[in-house]
Amino acid sequence: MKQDIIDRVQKALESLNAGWGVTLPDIEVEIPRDESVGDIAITVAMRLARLLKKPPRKIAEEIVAEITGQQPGFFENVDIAGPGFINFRFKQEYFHKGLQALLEEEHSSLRSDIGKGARIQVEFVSANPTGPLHIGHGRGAAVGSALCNILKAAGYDVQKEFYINDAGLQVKLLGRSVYARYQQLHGNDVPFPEDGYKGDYIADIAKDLQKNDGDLYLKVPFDECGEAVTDHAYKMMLANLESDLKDFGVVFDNWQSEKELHEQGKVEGAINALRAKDLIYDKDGAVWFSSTRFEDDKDRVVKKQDGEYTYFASDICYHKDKLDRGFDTIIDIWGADHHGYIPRIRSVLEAFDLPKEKFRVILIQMVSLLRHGVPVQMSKRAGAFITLREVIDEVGPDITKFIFLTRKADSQLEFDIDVAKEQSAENPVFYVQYAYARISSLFRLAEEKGIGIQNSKFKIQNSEIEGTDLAALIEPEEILLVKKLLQYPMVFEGAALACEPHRITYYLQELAGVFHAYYYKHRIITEDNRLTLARLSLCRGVKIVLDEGLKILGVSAPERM
RNA sequence: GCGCCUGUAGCUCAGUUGGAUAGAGCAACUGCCUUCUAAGCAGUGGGCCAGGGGUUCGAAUCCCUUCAGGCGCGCCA
Repeated sequence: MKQDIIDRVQKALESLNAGWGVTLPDIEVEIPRDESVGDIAITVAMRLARLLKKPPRKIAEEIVAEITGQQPGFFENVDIAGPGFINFRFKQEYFHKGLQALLEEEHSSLRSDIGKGARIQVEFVSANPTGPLHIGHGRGAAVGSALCNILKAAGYDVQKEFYINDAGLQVKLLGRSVYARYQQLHGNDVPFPEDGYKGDYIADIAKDLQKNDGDLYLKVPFDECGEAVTDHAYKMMLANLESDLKDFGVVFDNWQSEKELHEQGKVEGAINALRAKDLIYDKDGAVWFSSTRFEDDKDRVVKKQDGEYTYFASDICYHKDKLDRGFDTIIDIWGADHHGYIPRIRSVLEAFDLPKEKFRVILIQMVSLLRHGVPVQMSKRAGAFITLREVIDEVGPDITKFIFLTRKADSQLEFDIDVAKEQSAENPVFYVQYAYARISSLFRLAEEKGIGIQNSKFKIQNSEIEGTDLAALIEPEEILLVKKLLQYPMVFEGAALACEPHRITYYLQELAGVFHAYYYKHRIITEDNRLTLARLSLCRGVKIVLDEGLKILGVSAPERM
């Protein structure tokens, strides 16, 4: 729909520009808020006003005159409104053809190739393997996963990656905590580490360790067995993260270990690569990266006085490694509390010659978890928190994801478990799923009645629609519904370019709304076979788009409810 | 103190990258099931877009400033 307008207008502008001789602005297409003014609108006349030093309405008149002369005309009318909007209204045949194309090409017509196969890597969740996932991770997982689905559908070659922080002190502390609990299991009252992890899961790991290795570490000090204990602990934790994510419907293509980068000597290699660019220097017994040469406000230590690499050093390496693996665009999805980290990573990538616009950070704002309107305090170390697992079990993955995907990532959100549950019956996610289930139900009924099978090639479960006359769709609600379907590619493309999955969520609610209204007002299965087939075809179109959108969000599309 | 994010209906949030009379869901109130799924439909009320300046044909959106909330500002990870 958008492309048709742009093609037309572009052609008109080019021919008019023979007389104007200006550099033409981009043609911005928008859907008017008010349905009654037109199907689609452009603002180019107002943008041209300054360039041409002419009143926008006058320019609009010239453009309209040029367009209405074109053949074949698929506009019912084209008019000028307000300060210089040009509003287009399509003929019904245009919508019939659009629906036809959707039914023939199905999902492929809903995807795009703006990515042109570019390799893009999205890193998200990347929770420390020192405790179970909490609700904030869940938000990151939902957004990251949906974004990847969008980008894939937009023609990018996407890799989903989880970065495992398995090299630092935090993991060691996990090991210490497990070690202490393990000793306590055997009746040794050893002191628990000062800042150790206190959650019940630590005891579970200790029990598992006991089951596996018996009393092997009982008389061994942590300094000697720490590696084995820690290894066992974090691997178990990792398996736990992976299974929670899987049950949430989020699966990664690759899990990158930080420890491995160290072991392969890549961290050192990355620092040396920077040194070769003269971006590394020694000062006060430490090694520094000159990040102020780029966007950072101070230089950063990469190797401490004690000779250990900093976490930042592994991150330099990690991001270089992403480039070495051949990704041309890198998206990092982080918790918003890491935003101060952006300038230094940006500096790293610039140092390795990645153009600015090829690196993007999406910040996921905090989720404050409530129960009955009362905030639930979250502290991983203290072991007092509600896990993602508990939320999934209590509220359900579909509702949880939908709530996350109905907000833009960088605004804080309140997640009240009880409200989410109480509202379940009224939850917007059901509104969308219900539309899908209703259509499925119609198809079952149509199939029972054998509709279409004798008289045409229409079949319910696929879209072989030969013999179906879509011109039978003439009700305003039907045209509105088709129009809504044809808007999907615009919304989708916008979501892909802006990296904003929530746009799809809103669109689906609107589409479901238009469908429900239509369904209520008009009977789909009637005595009139020609009309019935056309309406079932329309429903089929709605089903395809709902299916596509829900798949992108990672929300299920139930055949029955 | 400095930096980033946020402030839109009673509540939770959108607002198409600067467009037309600012929207949705929930909550409240009215109606609609003998008809393909009422997890639905139709309607009513509800707003100083935090406040104040500016930029222009046009601002919830961009700039400055004040206020309020959140988060950062390690040779931690």
